[in-house]
Amino acid sequence: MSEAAKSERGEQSRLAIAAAAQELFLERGYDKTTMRAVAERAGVSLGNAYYYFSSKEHLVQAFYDGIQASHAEVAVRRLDGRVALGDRLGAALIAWIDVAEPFHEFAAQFFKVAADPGSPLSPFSPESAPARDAAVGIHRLVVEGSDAKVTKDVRAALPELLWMLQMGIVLFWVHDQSEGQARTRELVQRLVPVVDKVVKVSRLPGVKGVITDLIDLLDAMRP
Amino acid sequence: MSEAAKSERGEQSRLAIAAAAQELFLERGYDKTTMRAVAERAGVSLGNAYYYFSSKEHLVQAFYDGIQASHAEVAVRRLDGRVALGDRLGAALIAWIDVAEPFHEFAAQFFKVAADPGSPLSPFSPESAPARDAAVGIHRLVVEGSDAKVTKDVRAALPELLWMLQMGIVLFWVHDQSEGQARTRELVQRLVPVVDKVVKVSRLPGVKGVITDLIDLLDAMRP
DNA sequence: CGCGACACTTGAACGTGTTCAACTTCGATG
DNA sequence: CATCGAAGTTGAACACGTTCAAGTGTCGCG
Repeated sequence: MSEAAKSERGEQSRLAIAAAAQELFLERGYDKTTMRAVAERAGVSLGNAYYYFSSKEHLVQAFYDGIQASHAEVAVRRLDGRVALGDRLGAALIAWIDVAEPFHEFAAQFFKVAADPGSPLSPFSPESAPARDAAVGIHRLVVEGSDAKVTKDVRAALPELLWMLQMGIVLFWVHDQSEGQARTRELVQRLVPVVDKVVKVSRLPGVKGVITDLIDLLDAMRP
Repeated sequence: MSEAAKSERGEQSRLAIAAAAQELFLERGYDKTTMRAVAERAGVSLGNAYYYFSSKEHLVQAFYDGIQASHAEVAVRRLDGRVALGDRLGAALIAWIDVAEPFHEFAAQFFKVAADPGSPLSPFSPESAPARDAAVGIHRLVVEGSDAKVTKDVRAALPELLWMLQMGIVLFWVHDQSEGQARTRELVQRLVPVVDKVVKVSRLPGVKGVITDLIDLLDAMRP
């Protein structure tokens, strides 16, 4: 009757395995979490874990999605009442850092997994398309809810550009060993006004051409 | 007598292992090259390979350095006679793609290793500082040999900014499955004029402030 | 020559992610 | 009810990166 319930038993196993994996990742980090330990905590056999998740990497996807969902929720809440683009962007980026903070330590460990072009966790992989679209969507919210005066094409391209900016910030964040990722927070605080200025300046006669070139480039290079 | 010759036999083993590894990486890629196969081709035991290279990752470092050196050489040669900044930047970037092309297939495989923040191969690691400095140095050459009219602070910051741009291009390149990395080449061809325009525009009244902000930010966030 | 120190070398052993052929459940169908 | 097939489950087995205690060669010094 319900659309996605293949079987009662099956879904329970899948959930138990995913839950066990997330617990262990938090407790020990990615590298020290073995598939055998995941299977044992989930109360299933080793082979069974592979029946539901075709690799250890796939077990991380749930985490990925979880952070994504939390970020969306927190960001939307914090966006409320803000109208300046810089304000909104800063709120969204800081929201991500807040949401991701508990996972910073072991995030570094599976960052390498995400960086593998062949991995399903790569932000550019087909499997990650939904998560990527959702992330871009947050920035679309940031842009569309703002009072920034920009041309239509800039407004259309900005969400994706901001998502790329966020990828860069994540890269910085992964390498940031400061307490509470203070340095990344400082980076965001200082970077946001610059973005704001760039957007403001984007309509200037000499600048407009550069911006449209860049947007055309982005469109042309999209796969 | 000579400074670095600990022993004849030892150095021969080290070289044999490094050579065998590079051959096998080229033949089969990183993942399919086993330490056992490396040891066998080098004519040493498995344990011996670990006596000289403490991990499989360390065997890649030689490749890294080799590409770096070749790039520097080729880039310097192609830079000769070019004066326009865009020209020079394009030449340097295309030189890198040319040099790296033979390794594209398996470069993707150890890109994940380089992306690991804890790995010595990470472009941000202390161990990579020499390679990083050399890479920035190429872009310093690009900038300083050009006739671009820019303020002193921009000229000083530009090499590092261009290096970051190159890191982005490498990221694109790694994911680029087109023949001969044609798409990355197109990206470079189209991106370079945009960079040129940005630099030209950087002295405009409304833009200058944004640029100095960005440079200050870069300085403040450097570790 | 004898001997100790040290660079070098070895392969067995460990723990890991992953695969697979065999087994068990269980609901639907005749 | 009996049977069949698909979904679910199992643990042994494999190949790999890595470690390590034990061995071998070699050089210098007494």
